[in-house]
Amino acid sequence: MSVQKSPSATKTRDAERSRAVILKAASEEFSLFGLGGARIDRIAERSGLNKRLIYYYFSDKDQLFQAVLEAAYRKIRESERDLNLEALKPAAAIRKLVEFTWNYYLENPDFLTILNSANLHKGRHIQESNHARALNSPLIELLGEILEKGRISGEFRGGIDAVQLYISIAGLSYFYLSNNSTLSIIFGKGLMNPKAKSERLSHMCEVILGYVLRN
Amino acid sequence: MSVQKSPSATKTRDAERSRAVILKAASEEFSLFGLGGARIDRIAERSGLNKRLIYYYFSDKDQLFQAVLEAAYRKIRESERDLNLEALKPAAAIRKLVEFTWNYYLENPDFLTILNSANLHKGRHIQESNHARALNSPLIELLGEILEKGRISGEFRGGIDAVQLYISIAGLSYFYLSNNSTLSIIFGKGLMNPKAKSERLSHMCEVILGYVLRN
DNA sequence: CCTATAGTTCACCAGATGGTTAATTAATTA
DNA sequence: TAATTAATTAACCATCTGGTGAACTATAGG
Repeated sequence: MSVQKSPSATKTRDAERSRAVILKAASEEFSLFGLGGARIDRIAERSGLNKRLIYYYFSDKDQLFQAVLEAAYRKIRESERDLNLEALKPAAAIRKLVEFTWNYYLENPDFLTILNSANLHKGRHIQESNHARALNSPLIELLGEILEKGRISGEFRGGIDAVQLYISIAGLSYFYLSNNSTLSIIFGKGLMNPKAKSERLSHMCEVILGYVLRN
Repeated sequence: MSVQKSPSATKTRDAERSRAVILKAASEEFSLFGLGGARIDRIAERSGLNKRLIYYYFSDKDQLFQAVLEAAYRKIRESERDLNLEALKPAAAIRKLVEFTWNYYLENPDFLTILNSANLHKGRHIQESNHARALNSPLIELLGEILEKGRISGEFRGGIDAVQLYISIAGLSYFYLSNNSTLSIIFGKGLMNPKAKSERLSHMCEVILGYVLRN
């Protein structure tokens, strides 16, 4: 029977740890340079592990990217699951979803750039990932229920499509953050300072709630 | 004195034509593979011109990308200029802006991917382009005037920031189209068929007008 | 303690890649 | 028409890149 080592005893070899370290380094590299601009040698350096290990665990660059993408999806889906919107009143739930989306993107900028790369490649990495494809956002059903509850109570207007609304909520944050560099330059002002960020969040809440609420 | 040739007389050599052909080929290539994934040799093939010419006219890959970006901005700004929103009533003007944005992105998918690449590189190509930086959207001032007109007439709510609204209008279309591949897969339905597209446009108009209109 | 194997390292490679040198030819000007 | 200049081409190159073969070693199980 295998003896459980004390958690602090650091092994010199550990497959899971190496996989995770590579995945993290790859995520940074892909996020920084895109799929085409990312360099395997740099991922190796970044991780402090031998390049050969990357191929040992992930076969090739595309499958490595796919693994990074899967991990990114898994992570956001987990965060979404912890949201507990069902406990809130409809309007509060929608507001919380807007805030969550904004904060998640803000705290995980890599997610945005990696998703951009995935889309540049026509989503073929998700398409080929049985795992990621199954990671259909459970939020959509929940959002549908929230919209229905709000409609019945008379707070919300009727006929709102959950997918459309979800995409709109995501899009309002996504575009602002993903295109922040060019927008800041074109508009000649820093869109990432604290004041600008808080104004953006207020604005988005007003837009989404202004739309959803019957009044 | 130089004699003006008849326009139909195709010269074997023509600097401006070559520049334009290269720019177009480069735009396609960058749009398809991103800055890092784009290949100079492929741009040469695509254009049917010798690779050396690319360096002759554009010095290096980054400056070529910069030129592509400048051209893309110039083009959308020209289209915006032709919009003539000032002639319309406030609500109609806002709706037209939403529709224009949607249609422009739809008809110029390269614009989205090139802008994504520009942002991946922290906007340094725009930053370094005196030309593109000066291409500040004239739409912002106009949008501000429209909002003010609507507020005075009582149609619109007050306190709407033109930049925020512009970013929101752009974001709603941009995210849907730029991330269309992954969204279509995740939601398990074609987001680009005619019905889906028309539903998206309706939804966006409802969101924006629902927010802007006092009611 | 020995053995099998999973994990790791090192040295290497063929082809691709951005970029250049220098010659060549079409168009323009005098 | 000759000379000058601008546009174009072909061949080339150093370096980089994704990927691999094979040797080596820490660890777990017997």
